[in-house]
Amino acid sequence: MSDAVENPYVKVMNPGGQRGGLADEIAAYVRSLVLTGALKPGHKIDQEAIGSALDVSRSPIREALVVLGQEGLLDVTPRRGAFVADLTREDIIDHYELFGLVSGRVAEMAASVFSDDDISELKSIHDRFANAPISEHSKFNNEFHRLINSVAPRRTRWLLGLLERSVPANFYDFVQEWDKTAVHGHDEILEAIVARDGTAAREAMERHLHDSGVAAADSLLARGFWEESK
Amino acid sequence: MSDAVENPYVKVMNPGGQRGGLADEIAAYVRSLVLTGALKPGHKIDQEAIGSALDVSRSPIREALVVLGQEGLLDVTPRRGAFVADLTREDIIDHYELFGLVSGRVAEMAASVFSDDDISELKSIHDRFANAPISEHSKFNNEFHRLINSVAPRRTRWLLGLLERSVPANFYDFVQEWDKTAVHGHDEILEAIVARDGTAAREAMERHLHDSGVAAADSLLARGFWEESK
DNA sequence: CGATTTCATTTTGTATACAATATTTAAAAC
DNA sequence: GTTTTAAATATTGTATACAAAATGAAATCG
Repeated sequence: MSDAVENPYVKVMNPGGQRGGLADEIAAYVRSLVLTGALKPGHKIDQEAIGSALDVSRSPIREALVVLGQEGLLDVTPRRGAFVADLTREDIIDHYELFGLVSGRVAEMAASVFSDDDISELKSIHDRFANAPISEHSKFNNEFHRLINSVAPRRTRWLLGLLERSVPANFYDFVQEWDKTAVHGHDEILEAIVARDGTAAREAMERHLHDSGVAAADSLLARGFWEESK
Repeated sequence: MSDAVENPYVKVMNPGGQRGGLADEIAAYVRSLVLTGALKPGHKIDQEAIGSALDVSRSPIREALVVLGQEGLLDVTPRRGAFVADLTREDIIDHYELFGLVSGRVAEMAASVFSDDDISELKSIHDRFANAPISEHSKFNNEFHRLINSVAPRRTRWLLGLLERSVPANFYDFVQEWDKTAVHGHDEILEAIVARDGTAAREAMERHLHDSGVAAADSLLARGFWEESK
């Protein structure tokens, strides 16, 4: 049966992989559909369609939808099902503002807690980041932030993970000159940490995350997230 | 069969109520078991036992466990099941520190955004809070914070809800003099907002949430959360 | 015609079934 | 007596089944 063509969820699930933890895979998949604009705000999530597209039953699907509901990407209403949350630009900006608030606090800690070795590793990552081809930017970007965030206490790391997951990433293809902006942002953060200036590190991180928020919103816009669905 | 006696999950579920949204109810219930110290860190969640105690099947139970996993109250490992997260005192303190960071930011906004009507309502709530019997403290405490938080943008409110849910509340029975401390904390916040001093409001809110964190950790301690389970 | 009710269809929520994996228990080897 | 191995048991993850509720379409009434 070729209903797959009309089905926005089509994908081959975990080809040849082990069975188990399907829910996480499904959550990751639907999350990416939302964050790339394939599913727009208000779109009703069709459990049956996901099931036949991914060839899984509704049990792990429902667990995945619960996860995305908790992340605020879906509105899950008892007896009515799950819908893509109608995230506005303000929501995205706000989200990144919070992200910045927490990350800024951590950057401030890093500035006073980092060892000299940490600092030179951060420098090294940043160097590679600044020179790498765009295809590898995302990787070094992650390394940069991960190293800084490693000084955060456990619960803070948990929150950072949550805030990171539930929001668009990879702006590079959609936001003009984002690589330049990102490198500049990291530059300022690095400098502040090198100078052991906690306040400057916090402020630089907040600015960087604010910029990221604008980029994230722009990328959603560019991906048609806010366009009518026909 | 009276396995109910050995079963830490026993409860009558939704007596005479409507069927639907069971998962949320179960999540709330297990959450309260964790946060009141009935289930200690490392405790393996027994889906079967919950099922027979609440007389529900494993489907909504599993969805509930996913929710609590997302909140960080349970460690949910594929194929091994769900365990009560081994939250440490540091985690609780850290959590409230984050709570304070976000709440502080919102209090700062409130100080500049509140109308005169808002301020007199806040005063009124605080008055009733300060004079109410302890049994009603929790109610007025919520009203106080809810009014302040109402100025926050949507995503921030979402995060505040998450941070509020996944942590112990109602310290009054377990923490000596907490009512006094709470009233004093609210006093300072109110004063700062009345004075339209955003910075002071933020700082007062951060102090208040810091104190709440200590109280939360103390209440978990008093409830035996960190005692050996025999 | 437009609104409202009734009936058919779809979709959800929960329960149950069953295969796959973990865990525990018992036996065997060292 | 301790460690390994092997069988038995319990528990998880996913699929399927079915009743209850929501949605949509036809029919009825104003």
